[in-house]
Amino acid sequence: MKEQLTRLYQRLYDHFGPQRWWPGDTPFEVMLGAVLTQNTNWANVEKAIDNLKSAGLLSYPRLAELPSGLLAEYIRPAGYYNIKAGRLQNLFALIRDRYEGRVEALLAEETGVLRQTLLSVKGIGPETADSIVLYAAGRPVFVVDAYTYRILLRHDLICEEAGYDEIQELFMANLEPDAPLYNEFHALLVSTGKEFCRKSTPRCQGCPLAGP
DNA sequence: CACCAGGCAAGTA
DNA sequence: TACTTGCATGGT
Repeated sequence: MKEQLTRLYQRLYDHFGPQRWWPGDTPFEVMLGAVLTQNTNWANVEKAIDNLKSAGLLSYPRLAELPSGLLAEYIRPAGYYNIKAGRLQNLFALIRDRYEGRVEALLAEETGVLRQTLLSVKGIGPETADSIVLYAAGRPVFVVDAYTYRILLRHDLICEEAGYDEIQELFMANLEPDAPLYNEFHALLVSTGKEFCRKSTPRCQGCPLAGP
């Protein structure tokens, strides 16, 4: 399995080249994007983030001071805006109540603690938590998403019933703990998914993974 | 028009 | 425990 994952990575990298993720300038912006992109096209998330950026609200605690109704209006293009406004405020409350309002203090926690702490926030599940741990804190934790599942399934590397933790373990048990590698690998899987492995695409037509 | 997008939590039985 | 449903905009 180690060989297959390594070969998979090589093929994707050769085809797509470096991805330079996460698309965001600061750890705070990464955390924001991680919540906003839940089941949502990234183009819509960008509109939401641009709204906040234009209003000069793309920082903590500026954003945390916004009433939830107003926050919801700014992030409206990202969809589920009422739900997501609440989820963001849950995250802001964690930073305020347990980290003296310092984002860096939260991100400085030991990796396992950081992940569990994020998971304790209502509205942050495994993918959102791991995205923050990897892309905002730079720790070697593999991010699993719908594309990862679909691609691995279609190439018979996992079974249909495979869950998040199981898939994550597949990568982490077979690859060295390497944040830049995990960063690039996940980003490449998303690029591959967008182009070749959408839900409605029954087979990966023209997929760079095809062949021996 | 239908379908989908870088999930998650709450409700039901 | 194991399904199902709600949340919502914007692009194809």
